[in-house]
Amino acid sequence: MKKAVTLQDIANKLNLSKVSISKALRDHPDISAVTKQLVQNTAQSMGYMPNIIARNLSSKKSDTIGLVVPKIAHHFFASAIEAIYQTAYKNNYEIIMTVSQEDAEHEARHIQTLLSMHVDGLIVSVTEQTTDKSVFEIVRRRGTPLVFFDRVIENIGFSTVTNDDEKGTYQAIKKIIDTGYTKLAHLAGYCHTNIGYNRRKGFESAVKDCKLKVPTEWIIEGGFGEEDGYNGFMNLYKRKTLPEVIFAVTYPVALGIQLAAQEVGVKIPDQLEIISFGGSIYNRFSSPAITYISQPIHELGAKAIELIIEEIKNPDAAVEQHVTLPTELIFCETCKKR
Amino acid sequence: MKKAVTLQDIANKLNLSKVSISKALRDHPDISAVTKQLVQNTAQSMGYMPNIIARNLSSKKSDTIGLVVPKIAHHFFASAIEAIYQTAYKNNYEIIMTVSQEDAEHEARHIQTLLSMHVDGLIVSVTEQTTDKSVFEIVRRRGTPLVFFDRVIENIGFSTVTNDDEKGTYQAIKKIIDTGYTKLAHLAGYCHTNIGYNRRKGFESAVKDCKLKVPTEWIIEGGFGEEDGYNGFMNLYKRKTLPEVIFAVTYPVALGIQLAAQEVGVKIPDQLEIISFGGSIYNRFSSPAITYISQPIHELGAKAIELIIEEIKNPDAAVEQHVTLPTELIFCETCKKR
DNA sequence: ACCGATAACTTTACCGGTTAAGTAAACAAA
DNA sequence: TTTGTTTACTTAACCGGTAAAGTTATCGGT
Repeated sequence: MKKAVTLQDIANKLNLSKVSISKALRDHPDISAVTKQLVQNTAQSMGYMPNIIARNLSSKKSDTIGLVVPKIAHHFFASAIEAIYQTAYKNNYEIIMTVSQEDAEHEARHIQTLLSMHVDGLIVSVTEQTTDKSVFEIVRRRGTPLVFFDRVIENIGFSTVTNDDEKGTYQAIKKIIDTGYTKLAHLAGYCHTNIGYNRRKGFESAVKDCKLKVPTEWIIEGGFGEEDGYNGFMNLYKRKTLPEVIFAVTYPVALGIQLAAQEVGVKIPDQLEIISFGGSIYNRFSSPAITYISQPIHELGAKAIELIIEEIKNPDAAVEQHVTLPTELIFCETCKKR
Repeated sequence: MKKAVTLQDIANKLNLSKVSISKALRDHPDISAVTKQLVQNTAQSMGYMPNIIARNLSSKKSDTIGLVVPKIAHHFFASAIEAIYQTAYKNNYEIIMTVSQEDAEHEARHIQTLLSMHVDGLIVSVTEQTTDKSVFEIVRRRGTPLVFFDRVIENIGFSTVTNDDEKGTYQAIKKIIDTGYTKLAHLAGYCHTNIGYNRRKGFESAVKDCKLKVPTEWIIEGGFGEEDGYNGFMNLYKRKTLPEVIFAVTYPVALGIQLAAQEVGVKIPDQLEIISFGGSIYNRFSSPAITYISQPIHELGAKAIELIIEEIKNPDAAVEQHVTLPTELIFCETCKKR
């Protein structure tokens, strides 16, 4: 690693003080137009690049936002992350992303690292097993703004950006029931998480408001992944009577159901219908394409960044905000009664 | 942002110098066991967190690797990024990822920013339009190690990690021809990029070695996305005679073909077969599932990190390395003659 | 002709660490 | 008893910037 050109190097060359160089480059009014021009030219020609590390240290801000997500290689997160990066870029913020891999300890460690790196703010989507809130206490004491996004922890005083999971589910399920289905099941993910809890709640209220009954063994908890969908279906299948429709808490869960159904020879959508919360760009190539509740992923990501920037710029005035974005039911090849 | 606990704070409390604190926390032999214990305990209880920014500035290393990718929300990159993060985490490196969005100017800017942040090394997968090599010259002068990954620039003295695009394609196409197909076309992406060039080359040599002829208008350049597949197919379609098989340079291109074919009523796999370089986790849900050349995505990512770490730790001894990883042909529902 | 303001710099101090170069006391060897 | 080593710290210097507080020379006003 060769030594880089510093302010001092430029100063020496021009017989100025390094502070003048610094000011000239930042277009500070103290410096005359001629000098500014001179400095900027020589800086350019000497290949000067500011040392951001040093700048951050002395200015006590980093123009950097820490991002913590549970995983990347899934449509929802990949898209959300992309939106976050795009919006951050537009606002001249750098993102330092870390991946917790659904491991609460990793998550805690990552958050501490990001604090140590003095990020200006944090955006976090928690793991499916996060229960210990102490890291967030540290964040609070530090005074670093934090916004939860999609997977949130409620009631600990941080802003949140989520889908309107409950209402979105409620309306979708209601519509499904209105088209004539009466026997519904739900693979519900983990209900100790906000997304699991709220989607289930929406499902249950819709069912109840439509005067239907869902046997308790038709609401199955589990995870949010494909294997959980697979296991969940098998669990239902061995009970002999199948529901008409299964509502999957996530798209991967829906795929797992599809896989399992195929394996045991249950025809979708003829013998069983699926509806899922969340889709995928590949869904239209899937056979059958699954009817799903579409999430405003891009807006979720963008909103999270906007909120955090707001809180960074206005650290005191900032009040806890809870943004929920509306979802939309997209009819595809499943739920063909429509 | 409250002021954080610093070494000096601990020093004051214990009537020691801040250097002693620093040493104690780093387990430096200068400090007695008793003092170390004392310091570590008080640091803990005061909630001390090292200021990584300050540490990086003085120690002139950051344990951080800069990553530049063209996009995230695509199966290949999402998976590769995940692998990179995992491997980095295992090796105690932090990743700062930036997304160029297939824009060469963004890419250049990102690389400069990362240099300014004094990352210890860079991993880059270039955009499909990168032609200006001057940023990489800057990287070179800076002496920062860099490894290209998947999308590379050859012959400018940096290490690369890629699929064995040419050989992988060659072998796959040969196998396809051996099963009895004779009329092949190729949607080739951009051949000024290494992946486009090498895949096309593999395709052409296989065809030639099998004594087949491919009309020049059946090798179509374009991009690597779904819309390019769509357009490419339409281009072929309007010529009246269709090939038996189209080899798509990427999976999204294959999907685009599928979409277009569906639109004009060409049945896949009955009237037309598709084979693609690269697949997707969703492929098996697709109908038909596309026969594809599977890439060792995880290994690619992991290898890139390993290489860069090697070069970081051994800045002088480091020789340019070119790692290519083998691919594998996976037969699915297309290419049913098999 | 004198005073205060302004323009254009410079000097000093600081951010929070690390590294290198002291220093005093204790202990061992000659 | 003197000298040489260790042990366990401390002081000084530095990393490359930024912010605050000087310092001159010039200029307009009275």
